[in-house]
Amino acid sequence: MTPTRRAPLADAVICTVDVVLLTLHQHTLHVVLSRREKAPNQGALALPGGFVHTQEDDSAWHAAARVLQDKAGIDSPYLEQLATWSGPDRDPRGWSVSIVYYALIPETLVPAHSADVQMHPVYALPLLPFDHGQMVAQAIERVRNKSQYSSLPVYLCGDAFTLPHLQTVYEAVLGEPINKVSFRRKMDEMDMLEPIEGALESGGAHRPAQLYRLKPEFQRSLSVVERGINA
Amino acid sequence: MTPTRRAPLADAVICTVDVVLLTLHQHTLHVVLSRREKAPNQGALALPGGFVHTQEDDSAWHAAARVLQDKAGIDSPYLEQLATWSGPDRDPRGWSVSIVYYALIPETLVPAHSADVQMHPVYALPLLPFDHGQMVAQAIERVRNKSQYSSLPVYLCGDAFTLPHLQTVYEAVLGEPINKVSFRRKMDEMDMLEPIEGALESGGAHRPAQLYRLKPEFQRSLSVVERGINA
DNA sequence: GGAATAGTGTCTCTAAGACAGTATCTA
DNA sequence: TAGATACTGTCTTAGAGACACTATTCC
Repeated sequence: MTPTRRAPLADAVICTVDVVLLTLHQHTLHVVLSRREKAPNQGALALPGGFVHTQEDDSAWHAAARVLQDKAGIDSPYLEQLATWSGPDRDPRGWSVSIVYYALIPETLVPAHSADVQMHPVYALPLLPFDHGQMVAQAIERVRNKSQYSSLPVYLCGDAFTLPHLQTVYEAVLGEPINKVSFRRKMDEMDMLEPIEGALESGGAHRPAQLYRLKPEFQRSLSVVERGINA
Repeated sequence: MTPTRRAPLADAVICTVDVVLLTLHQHTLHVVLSRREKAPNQGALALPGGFVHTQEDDSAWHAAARVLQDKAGIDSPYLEQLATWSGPDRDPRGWSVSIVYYALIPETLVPAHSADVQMHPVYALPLLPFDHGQMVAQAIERVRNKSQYSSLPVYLCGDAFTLPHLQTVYEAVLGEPINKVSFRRKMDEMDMLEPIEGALESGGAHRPAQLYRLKPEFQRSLSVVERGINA
């Protein structure tokens, strides 16, 4: 063998995280985009993301939580890994890896619309840089799948909500109407809600609805049922 | 601000792939482990894995396929990303990322038992280095979930198999017996199998079973049903 | 009281599970 | 023919959907 300089331990790889931050606005799923401060694609709307900081981040999850805090001022109660994108061409700076997370938050927590942070409906997105379009599509798919058999959509609601409202949230996520009786049977089976004693949501010329909240044990974990909500 | 040397584009991160290679042996899920050739944990049995090679790999998926070929001589028809593990402490060499894939192959394709490549039952594994134990556990969970409503387990069978055999494969993966009539109804609904004309599996003192094969369009993609196999 | 939505009781219908029957092989 | 397993027909049962009824509010 020809003597060569010892190769480095590993090839240099650019390691970033991106976050698909989802919320519900006007009965439609929206994704929160932020304007890129640096090249490449400086000035473009994109998923909030950034480099992993090896000095401060304990994991990619922590990096994603930090990015969410820095770019949108949000401390999301639900932040789950989606998948990892990688390859030599996705970022012009070189062979790169992006570990992608997704988060769900109620509309009330979304920062006010500005030039730098905007909410866009997921089915009418501007053209996104890198492979961010794929990431959003896969996040939607994951959320729709999980919503079929879990309490995931409650993260799109605030602290107190009514069953009719929660049903519209599920319907918006799943994209189809749900039978009212079946829906209530499922919520009962999930056993994750408790009525807020004496709290009703009035406001219309009709019977007011009972307000519910998540049982404490489900604040940051999902309730799951074996057979999904058959929508 | 004090003048400092310009930080590099990104902090150095070690980027590897690992593969959870699963197969069925004696009606039990087994994972194929290979002996580590290099430090750290040199000589230990671990998931086959290695660095991403930025010069030759087009993506982490390609790196995983290459690792599978190099360490076990296998070209798996199904190789899917599981998740990514990361952090400063999981590898003593520094802040590291491992993009983990899982693959399913029939027992006939597993390399012969040797000192360097071994098959171990997933519920009685040796202590694995790094966070490989977590990776295997999560792969099992993923496979069991997907098997409830898809054709995933057929990747554990060879090219031709009988329905009774396929049912035992599903039962081994799911860990519970399945109703025979329901199972056949589901296989029919999945519409992924075709009988091999005139090919029967004889061998016992009883009626021989029809041999089936995957329809070509499902050779490398899954068939999925809405409502799972209710085991 | 009328209109509107919340919440519930109950029937129908679909699909999963149980069970028993027929089919086809070896010894 | 006996015994074993493959395959199928059909009844039972669990659970999702449809529908209608009652409840409670504002006007």
